[in-house]
Amino acid sequence: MKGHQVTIKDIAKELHISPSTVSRALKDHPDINPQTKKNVQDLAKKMNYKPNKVALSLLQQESKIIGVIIPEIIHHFFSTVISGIEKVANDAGYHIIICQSNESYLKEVENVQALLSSNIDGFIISMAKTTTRFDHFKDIEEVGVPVVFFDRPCEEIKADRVIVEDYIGAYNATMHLIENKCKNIVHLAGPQNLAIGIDRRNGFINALKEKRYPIHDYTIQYCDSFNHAQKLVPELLHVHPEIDGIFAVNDETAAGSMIAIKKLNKNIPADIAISGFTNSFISFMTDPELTTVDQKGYEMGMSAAQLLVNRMQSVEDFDPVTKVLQTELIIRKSSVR
Amino acid sequence: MKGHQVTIKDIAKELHISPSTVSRALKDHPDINPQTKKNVQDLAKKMNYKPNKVALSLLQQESKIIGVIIPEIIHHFFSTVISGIEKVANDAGYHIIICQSNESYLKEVENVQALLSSNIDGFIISMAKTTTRFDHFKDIEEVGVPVVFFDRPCEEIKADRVIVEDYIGAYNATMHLIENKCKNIVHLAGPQNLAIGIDRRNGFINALKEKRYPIHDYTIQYCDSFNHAQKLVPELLHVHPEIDGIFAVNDETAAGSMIAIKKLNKNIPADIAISGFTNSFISFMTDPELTTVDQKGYEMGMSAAQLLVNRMQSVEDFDPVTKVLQTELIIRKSSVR
DNA sequence: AGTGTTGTTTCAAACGTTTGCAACAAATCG
DNA sequence: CGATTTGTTGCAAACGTTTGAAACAACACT
Repeated sequence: MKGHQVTIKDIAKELHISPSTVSRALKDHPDINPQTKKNVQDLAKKMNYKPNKVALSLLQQESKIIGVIIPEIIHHFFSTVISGIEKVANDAGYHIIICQSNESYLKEVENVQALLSSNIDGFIISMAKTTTRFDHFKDIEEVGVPVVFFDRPCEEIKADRVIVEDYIGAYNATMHLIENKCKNIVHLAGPQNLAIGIDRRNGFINALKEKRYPIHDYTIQYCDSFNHAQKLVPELLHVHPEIDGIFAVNDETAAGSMIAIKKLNKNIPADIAISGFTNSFISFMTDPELTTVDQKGYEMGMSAAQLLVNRMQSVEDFDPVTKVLQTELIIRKSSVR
Repeated sequence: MKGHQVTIKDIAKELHISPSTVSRALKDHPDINPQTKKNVQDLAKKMNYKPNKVALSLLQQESKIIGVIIPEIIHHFFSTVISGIEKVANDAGYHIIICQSNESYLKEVENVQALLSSNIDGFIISMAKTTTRFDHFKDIEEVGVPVVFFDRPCEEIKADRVIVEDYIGAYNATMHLIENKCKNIVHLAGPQNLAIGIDRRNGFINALKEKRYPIHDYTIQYCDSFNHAQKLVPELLHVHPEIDGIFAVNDETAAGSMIAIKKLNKNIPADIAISGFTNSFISFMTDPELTTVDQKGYEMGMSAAQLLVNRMQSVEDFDPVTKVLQTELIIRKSSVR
């Protein structure tokens, strides 16, 4: 079925010279007779020769490929990050190979192993929600392939990372809701084994504490998806109609809440003010448009790739770097009253 | 910087046996002494040995990798397709490597070349909007690597493809608008060098013709992005306030239109009814929720991967297959009055 | 003793490429 | 004329793995 890629050997045979001469001729090596060079180069073009990257990778122990492992590509945030990674990686002569963990620990391990045995030059990783053991990352460390974590770093591994000011972002969003006269705000929080979950929750809580707002047993709800929010929010509002503000851990959850709230014929922002987190595409599709915290996906991708490129191209072993990006509160109509 | 992956040679040296014995021992070959086998397997586990896929790929001329080239990963439709591809590909023992063309012909060519020289076992491709020359696809054909096109096939290449009933989908959506008493519908159309652009446009036009609706010079507008729609729709409505229906080539464009229309204080669907195409995530984020044509992204990905796997695993050369998926009109509030 | 069988291991080639070194011819020098 | 230099090419090893064939020892059978 599969045909035959033209190789250096084919060219050599055709011209009755050795493969080494062909190789050198193609690289314009000064040792080669100009006429031979021309013959080789012409024939190579004519036969549509393409150097075999696999052979090169085996020989030179580098593949010019970066492995990217993310939870789910369908989330706009992650695809934005990938665009940022690709920009910087391509400019530096690298290609990327993207794997999804689908938020599954097992799939994440499998991906790491597969990439490790493919001579990948470096990793860019954002951990799955369900990952609580880290042997697979230790394996990477052991082999000595550089890793950069973004957004959801693994705390147990000494590696470069790019994160955003989650705490401050959450704090600012909460303060903004308070300034807009919310008296009873709940937080739809992310998983607490991830730093982003913890930090956003803490930013929220500390803003409330600073303003001496009471924290009830229902103030924190663990809910971080569109569907879950659609289900949970009506139940919550039924029991606690006094709620007048929601800070959601991400935009999907905020959007799910908005739809549920509008179905209850409550007005946003008049009855309930809402803020999300991420500033993804959907934050200006909703009606009213969603106040949110810009998570700088594209910059994050670029920074991660830049850190990795630096790491891959440097000889000595320098200490891990953590790059913290500033968030930005994007105020739209869902919270202003 | 980069350390050393454990190889078969390392194990061989350690146990004072030859690499071939190690190789066979690891594969449980019957020729090998059980004791030797155990020694090898134990040591391999202890040393955390992982077979080098690059060496295997070079030797066996197959990589178990599928190259996927899509226009833009940030579009929900494409990430949905990728999820479908990954599901089927992984189940069949393949990994995927994803490249974006960013709708650029040059980047598409570059991606094809890069993947071709990486011993990719097969391609899954959706063409860039700007691609009008097809030599790079011819190159793939020449080498004999199987290709499956999806959504935006290349008409010049004999290859498997998965598409949806674009014509019928567009026809049905238009009929639906007509049934909902639209008298003057415009179509925000996609590029006419892609079949999807042509087919959706034709489905729209033929529905109008069938109902003897007049087709004005402004009835077809070439506009297929969120931003462009936000800019174009107000201008259009200013000149032609009689417009009372919009059929957009995709959901992003429909969403952009909706936002623009609401800014003009017109009501959707009462003043203007709207249908999109794709049934992406955003179609139920908008307010009112968006009527659309389900483009079956996940199924499309699964079908494409399945066709490719069949092609890769079959020995003989059978004729290209075109799989046509049925669309489904999803009626939501943006069009019902 | 010679032949055959069985069990176990190693050798060598192959995949496509690069590269230090050796090889050889021709030209130049003293 | 012999020695050295210069220009050009080829050899062989290397990257990590697999695999047909060869090698070898131990043993059984005639």
